[in-house]
Amino acid sequence: MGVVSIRDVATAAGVSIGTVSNVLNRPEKVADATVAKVRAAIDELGFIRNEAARQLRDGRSAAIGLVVLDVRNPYFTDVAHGVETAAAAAGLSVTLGNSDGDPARERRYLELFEQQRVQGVLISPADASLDRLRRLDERSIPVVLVDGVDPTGALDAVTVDDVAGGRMAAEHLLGLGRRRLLVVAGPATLSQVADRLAGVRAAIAAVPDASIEVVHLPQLTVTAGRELGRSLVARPASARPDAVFAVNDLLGLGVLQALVLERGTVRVPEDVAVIGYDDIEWAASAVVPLSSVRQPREQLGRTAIEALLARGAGGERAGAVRFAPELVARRSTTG
Amino acid sequence: MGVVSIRDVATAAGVSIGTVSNVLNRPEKVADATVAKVRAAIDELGFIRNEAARQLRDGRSAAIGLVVLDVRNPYFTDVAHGVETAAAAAGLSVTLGNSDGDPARERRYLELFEQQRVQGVLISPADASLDRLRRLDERSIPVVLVDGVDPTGALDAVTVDDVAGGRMAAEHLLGLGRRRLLVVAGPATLSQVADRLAGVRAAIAAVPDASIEVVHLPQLTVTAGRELGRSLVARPASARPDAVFAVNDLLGLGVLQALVLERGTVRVPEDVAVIGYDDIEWAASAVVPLSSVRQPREQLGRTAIEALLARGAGGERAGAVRFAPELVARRSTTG
DNA sequence: GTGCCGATATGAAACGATTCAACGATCTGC
DNA sequence: GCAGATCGTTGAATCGTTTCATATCGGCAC
Repeated sequence: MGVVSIRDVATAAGVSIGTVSNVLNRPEKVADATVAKVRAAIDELGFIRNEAARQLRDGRSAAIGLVVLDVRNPYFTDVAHGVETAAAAAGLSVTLGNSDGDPARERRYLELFEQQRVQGVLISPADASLDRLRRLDERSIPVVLVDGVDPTGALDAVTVDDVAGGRMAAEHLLGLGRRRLLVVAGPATLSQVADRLAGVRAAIAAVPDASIEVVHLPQLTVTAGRELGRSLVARPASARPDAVFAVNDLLGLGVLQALVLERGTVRVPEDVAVIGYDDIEWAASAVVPLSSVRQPREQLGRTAIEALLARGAGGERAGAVRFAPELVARRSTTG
Repeated sequence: MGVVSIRDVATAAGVSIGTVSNVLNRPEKVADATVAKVRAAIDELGFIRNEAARQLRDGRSAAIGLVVLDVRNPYFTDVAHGVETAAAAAGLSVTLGNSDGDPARERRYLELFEQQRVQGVLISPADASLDRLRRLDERSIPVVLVDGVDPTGALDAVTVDDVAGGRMAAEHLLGLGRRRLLVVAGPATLSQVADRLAGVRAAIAAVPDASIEVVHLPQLTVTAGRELGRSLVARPASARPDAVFAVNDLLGLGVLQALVLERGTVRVPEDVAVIGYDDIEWAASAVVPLSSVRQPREQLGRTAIEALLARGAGGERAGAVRFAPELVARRSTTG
């Protein structure tokens, strides 16, 4: 007993293949008795539609692709959750790809999705060059950037204002009297990183005696943050910043952890204030609750799907939708 | 310019369809000059293989399905990471489904995967009845349970010894002199929950004056744990347990957070010791570092894929592979 | 009895790739 | 100059579904 096809069902029910297909897709066009016969045959044989054949026929799949920078970052799983929920409501399934920030992996997923003829791609780009994405979009696979903008405006984008977010974080620190800022950043090629940094610089520029130091880490992870934190502890006190802005919470929590673990050496926030970005669930429950800049994550995912569907349905281009971030002050800065 | 097919490439390159296919799949069988011509045509036209057609032809896709109980739980993203890495090495892609512990959602994913003719399914079952999975397995879609066992032995399973893990956690608490244990559990239908609980009961039974209270929460999340923690704080001190075992770290961290936030009322671990399960990355960096029972997550994922591939390749059934958990003691129990 | 209608059911074409038997061209050795 | 081997290419069949033009049938009006 190999795999059961629609043909086997037709034979068993004593009808034609076309009728079985009608029962599957337009049962109202088929006589009740026939529907019943066919349904019985389907159950008995355990027939399961072959999705590949169906796709081949109508040219595209019922799925959309989502490529995130890091599945282990709660920020992205929250966005993914929003995406999945909205997609399911539209009868679409979501294939999740994890680029780990690697343009090569990103490219593999894009190829895979294109081969699968997905109905659209949602992506937080790891590759600063958006050429490949623009080409995909032109080849009639709508692309929506999630948390990232296309300077040329060719691609739809759903973002949170990262420049404003960076500025808010910096102004918060400066407002608390901090003057020697350290920005713990990720790869400069990520637009989020570049924008948040630009926001910080703008805020700093407005305060004459404020200074800034920037470190670019290759990875936006807790481990990377912890290592950097350790190096801060190792510095003589006079060479330490009095405030740290981490471009995401993973880094921020890592830094925090390292600072606090060396008990007594560095106090948070007395000696060094720390603020992160994203306001993931863990920020609130850290050793010292971490201040952060909150993004409307699930909404981002939902809106991205809406933009995609709008494109598919007829072309209205959403353009660049931008949400506002929100500062959440906690003990790691306010004490 | 609609979508480019292999036929267009053949025409453009002045060869037959079969030859283009050969260039794609067995270039060594084709004359160098022809390969070059075809490749040029492919690039020029921007041809992308239609995966649906390929699949239809050879009967199955190059993907495997993975259904987890909760994508937002770092435990599962770590397992998923292991799975994805191992699958990629075998040239397979992974479609990730999130059941959120809901049997209905689980069922939808299984149907989807079956329609897609995946090469196999890896699953942490939400539905205690494994019938559907056994049927799937019989219909020649190999199923491997990840962190769950099939009592009938019909399904392959890769697990960590949950009974032993539960016992380790309880013995650790008892060894520290605690006697009134509260077990914060999840749905009793989850085998992991049931097994860990069984381990606890076994340990308790060996200590005459030890008592145990069990609470089953509907969700294994931080939020659920926090709520329960709050209710503990509200109890009169005499009615509080002196130790809490949470069946996963999400719950444990939630409980911890609630206890610690009400400063002064309940001290951890002096008044109440807390231990979790899984040893996710966040356990170590909690307000009070959380003791936990560690599972080899990535290895679990890798081993599951190996079992799947072995089945696919020829039938050697892996049976039930079982790893040993490991106790990680931190301040939340040892002070 | 003829013609027509609506309601159902049918059968063939199409989707795009893969595979394999068969074919033609070129070469080898005698 | 020919049998036989080698190499590269071709064309047709095939996978399972959907769709649509066409066929069938019973009933109804005249």
